[in-house]
Amino acid sequence: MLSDVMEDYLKAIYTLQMEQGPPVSTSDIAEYLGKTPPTVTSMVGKLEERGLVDREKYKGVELTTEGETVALEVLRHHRLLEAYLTEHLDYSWSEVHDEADALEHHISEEFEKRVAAALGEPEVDPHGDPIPSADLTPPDSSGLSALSECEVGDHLVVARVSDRDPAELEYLSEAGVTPGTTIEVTDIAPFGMVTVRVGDDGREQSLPESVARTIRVRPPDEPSSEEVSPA
Amino acid sequence: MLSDVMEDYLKAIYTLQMEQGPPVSTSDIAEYLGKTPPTVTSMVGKLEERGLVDREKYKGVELTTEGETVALEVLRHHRLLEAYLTEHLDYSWSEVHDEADALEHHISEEFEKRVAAALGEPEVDPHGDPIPSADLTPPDSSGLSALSECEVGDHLVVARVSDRDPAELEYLSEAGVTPGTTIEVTDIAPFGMVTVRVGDDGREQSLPESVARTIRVRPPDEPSSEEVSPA
DNA sequence: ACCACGGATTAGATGCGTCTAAAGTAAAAG
DNA sequence: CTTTTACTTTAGACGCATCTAATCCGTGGT
Repeated sequence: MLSDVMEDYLKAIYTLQMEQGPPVSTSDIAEYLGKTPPTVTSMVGKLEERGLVDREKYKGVELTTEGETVALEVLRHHRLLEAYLTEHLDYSWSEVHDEADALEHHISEEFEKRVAAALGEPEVDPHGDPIPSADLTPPDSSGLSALSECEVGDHLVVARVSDRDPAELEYLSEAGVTPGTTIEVTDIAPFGMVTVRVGDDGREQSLPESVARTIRVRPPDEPSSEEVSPA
Repeated sequence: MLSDVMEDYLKAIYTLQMEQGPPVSTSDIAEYLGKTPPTVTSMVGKLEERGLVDREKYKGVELTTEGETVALEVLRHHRLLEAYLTEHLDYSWSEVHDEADALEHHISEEFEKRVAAALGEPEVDPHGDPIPSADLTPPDSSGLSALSECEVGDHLVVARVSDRDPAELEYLSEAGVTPGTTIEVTDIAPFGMVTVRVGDDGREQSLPESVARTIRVRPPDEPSSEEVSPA
């Protein structure tokens, strides 16, 4: 029996591990969750007692296999909910995150199953984030790079965007930068600003480095298995 | 900012007030929620401080207008969820209660609005319980009587059944006793057992008094405004 | 090597929701 | 009118998640 809060910590640690690799620092977790560092230290201690994380004092923390499984379960709930709200309840791309955060801890396995079925067992959510499979094996998101690492002239397909900031999502949606869209990098300013030509209508759009860093892209074409359609 | 737990207490008090009228006793609340009486006393004190209930020590408790509004909001969530799960996620009649209990505290106003829209602003849930309207005015369920109070020969339409016990619901569903069904009382045993002829197929079904007491019925026909269809 | 500084941990407190055990009260029964 | 009984409340404790204030590493600069 894990509390909602513990699930949130595990999800946070998982996400931070994906972004920066383990070990994850106390203050990064605190920052991510909006808690103070002592609070995190105390919570991490409890997670360690339960065998959900490995920890080295003053160093950092890393999920155990068991902890990762819990994180993936929560993430599966979260992303299925995002997909369901978008597809069946007419939510827009940028509205779903908070609702999914609130609900993810409270749905039953039965609910999870029925939502997944209603959606046709999807593999990505509306932001392009992979939905962990029902058996909770870690999804593989290799083959993607950050838009901020690309070069002028690159032709790319948007694969994932961060779902954390609704305002940013609103902006990207407006700009047409959505999972599945093809873009071309037309300019990179010295301070990291990336300019891209978007999709078919040839619009140009400049994105600050902070945003470009959160956008994952893949090479275009080479007939791949799944295709993502924008909201 | 009310906690989930406080919402549960208000919902419980509302329900008990509907069943037995105010005031509601500490031990009834404790029984209903599966808590100990001291726990209830303590919680009721906090609700009183916030102006959600009126209380007379050693007597009992009653919702204020404000407390009733909160209870109706939670009940609206609960019953909309029950209806949605039944209609759109293929849940059966008897499965929805626990899921709705878990989710009712965590959905946003936006979610409530969209679910209500997806259902076409329904007025009753699958068990026949009235769904409070969006403006949270108390629903009126006069004109209904308990099946246990009826007499041999009465022709009746099932209006509501209790949603609390899945096993009982399973049994009633099996028996064909669902909201909207027409029944005729054919026998009443001295210890309260009621026998009814159900619907068109003329099956006879005996119901213990404890069950008959939770079934609400109304007179048939007289062309009424809304009609309820069984799950 | 030393020391200073940034980040991490311990110490100690708070509010919530819960419990058990003990004390109190009200109403029915004698 | 007194006593019993059933129910309610007070007292005191606990675990969780959180905070602030104080202390404690460990590492990079001199």
